[in-house]
Amino acid sequence: MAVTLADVAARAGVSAATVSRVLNGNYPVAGTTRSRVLRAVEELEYVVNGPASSLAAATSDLVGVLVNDIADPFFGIIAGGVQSKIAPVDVPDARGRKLAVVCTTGGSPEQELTYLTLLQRQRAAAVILTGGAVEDPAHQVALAAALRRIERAGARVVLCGRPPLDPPVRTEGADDTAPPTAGGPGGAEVPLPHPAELPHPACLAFDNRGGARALTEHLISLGHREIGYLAGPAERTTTRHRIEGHRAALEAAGLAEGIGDRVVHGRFDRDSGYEGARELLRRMPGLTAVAAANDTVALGACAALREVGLRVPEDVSVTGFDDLPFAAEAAPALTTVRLPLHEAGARAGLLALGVEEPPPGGVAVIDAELRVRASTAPPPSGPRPARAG
Amino acid sequence: MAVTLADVAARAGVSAATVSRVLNGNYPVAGTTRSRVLRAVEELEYVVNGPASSLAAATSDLVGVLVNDIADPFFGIIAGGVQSKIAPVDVPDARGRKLAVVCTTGGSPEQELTYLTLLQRQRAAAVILTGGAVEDPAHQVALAAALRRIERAGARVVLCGRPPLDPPVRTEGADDTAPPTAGGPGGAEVPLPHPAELPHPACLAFDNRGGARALTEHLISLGHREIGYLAGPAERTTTRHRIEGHRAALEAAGLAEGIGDRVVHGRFDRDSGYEGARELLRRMPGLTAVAAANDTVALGACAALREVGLRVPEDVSVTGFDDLPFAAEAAPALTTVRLPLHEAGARAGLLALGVEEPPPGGVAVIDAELRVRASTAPPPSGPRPARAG
DNA sequence: TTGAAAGCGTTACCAC
DNA sequence: GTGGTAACGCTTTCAA
Repeated sequence: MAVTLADVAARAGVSAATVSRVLNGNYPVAGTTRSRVLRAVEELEYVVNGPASSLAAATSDLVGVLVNDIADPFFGIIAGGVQSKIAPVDVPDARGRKLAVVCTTGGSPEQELTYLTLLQRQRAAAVILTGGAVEDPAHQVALAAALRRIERAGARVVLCGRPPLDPPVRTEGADDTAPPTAGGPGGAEVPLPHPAELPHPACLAFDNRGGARALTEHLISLGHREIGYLAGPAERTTTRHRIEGHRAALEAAGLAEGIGDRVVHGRFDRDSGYEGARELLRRMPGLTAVAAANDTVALGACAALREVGLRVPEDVSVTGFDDLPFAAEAAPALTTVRLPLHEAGARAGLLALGVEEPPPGGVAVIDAELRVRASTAPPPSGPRPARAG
Repeated sequence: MAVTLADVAARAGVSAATVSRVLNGNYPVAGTTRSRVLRAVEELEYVVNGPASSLAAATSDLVGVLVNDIADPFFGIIAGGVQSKIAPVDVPDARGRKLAVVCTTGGSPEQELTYLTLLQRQRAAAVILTGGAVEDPAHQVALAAALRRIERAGARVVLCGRPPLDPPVRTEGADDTAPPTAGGPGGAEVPLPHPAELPHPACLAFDNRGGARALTEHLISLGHREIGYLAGPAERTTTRHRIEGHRAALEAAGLAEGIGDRVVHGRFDRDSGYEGARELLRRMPGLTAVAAANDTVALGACAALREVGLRVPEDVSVTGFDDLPFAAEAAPALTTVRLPLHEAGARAGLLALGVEEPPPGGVAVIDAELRVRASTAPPPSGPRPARAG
């Protein structure tokens, strides 16, 4: 079998308790004893049994990171930011380093809940939930419950790039004192927790509304009037908030009429951008600008535009969200809202460690910064030039 | 305290052993007992204590995945492939699902070793090492030792997108029977393990040589003669193998003379590509094509070329490695070698689970498939057009 | 098919 | 400062 604490203790001529103290550095130990123990550790190539210490100490070195898709740089960058804090490279040995358990949910509520249970089972020290949330009320209730359980189990919970937990929705006419309920799909009634029962995870939210508004205002300020919007999946907060910002900009400019026809829903990927742009071209003969739900979608849109012989941004201006490092190359003229993904992840890591205090009120809104990558052109005068395709 | 097995057992009116058997499904349990236990689990919201079961069972549900940088889609895609197999979404409950511990080493040998120790400490069920290896002999020895330890501790080891462990280097004139040694930096002698002592991890290697060769042959077949190469960091296997393939193609065409001046080393990132391309432009007045160590580097090169007024691929053809989804948008004419990153990751996941048998001989070479994204142009006749910059 | 009980390797409390 | 020793919660033999 593997070398144990007792083996090390025997070799060093001390008790197991002493070895534990040396290794954890929590208690004072005499210098000479200490070095004797460390030598024994070296000689025996002793490696602590993590599960055993987690069992005894009732906590682990694991931090769960829930992401939609780890292959998407949006989440990869956040995960990298988290790791930079929970496992800093400059610490001498492995002491105090936490490990990141990355969980790909694919945006599925069920997977999200499953992973939360698995992380609770591991007695994870913290759980970080990233990216937009699904807006299904039943799931929000289930999620709140799961987070409450995992918090009670001693884990810190951090939301990163994700809005705060919704306050419970009250059904109209509900008794003020009874726990409110929400109509689930098919009319099933779902009990909602009282606000006081909601967990209060630290939350780092992105300013999706403000960013989307800035993006569209920028297009309007250039003179664009026929602006299409490529939105994400309908049931996600990220999607809704970005659309709201987009609409607010249009409304302020008196351009919101008929906006429904100029918004196309899809997924957060390139293919969606491609298909969506083709759909917009079909619907909008006068299209001069496209705002996309994120950079990846914007890239797909660029491809569709190029394919029919339109140029970006001379014929159609394209804007995106996220500021992924690749988007800059893909469309040099892309106007982008920059989300500080790495820094948000890093801060989430500090919150997960308990090193940084939660923001006042529990929620910090992280500004989305408008970055104009290159000159974006004003709309061409007259109707869109007829091209091949 | 939290709910324990004993609580569930009490509630269900059975023994702890029975509850354990129901939960693990390893032993036959009477149907009625079984449902009684499951009901108790539900009612008490019981969640298994992972560390406790890991301690008792001497294994955990953790799979370590070592990557250079999780923010790089190259590694993100591989990690996604791993997860698709170790935590398939279609299993009913959480049974048998493993968690991926993603460790960002930043390419540092020390970090690599540190993480291996941390994963051994967690009693990880498996460890997957991804991406090119550092070629420092001392580190190879240390790595081999660490892998041997972790294998002895019961973990499976899988190399993914990474060459097999080097056989020990023999110093010239070394005694045939004594353990060979290698001269470390500064002349320090590092003991090398005998071949028999080397661990034999399952290995999924990429055909970096073949891919790079195909890439350069493609450029040559188009008529290019002045081909620059943007290489990765000097001390990595990936870099060396890709350069070897590049050189082989040049030699076969009689173009290898003076190749040293046409290879620029850098990192595997965009900035390196940008700087490297500028350096190539300086050194090679007749440059008509650039082969890059990977897609990200190629993107940087495109930016540098555009900046001085050159067009891709009309003035300079650019090729890349990896086939990242973004590269297609960034340089529509980029010629790329496709590495099946997701599939390699998935297969690594199966090997990590022990579900799939290691390839015969331990090593499977995964073909790098040349994919020409769009027509790449032949070299312009005459010297490079003089442009701004 | 089920139960009792002996570990698994640490931690942390209590003495000394 | 150090040692002894109960937990910690589960798995797994061994009996029944």
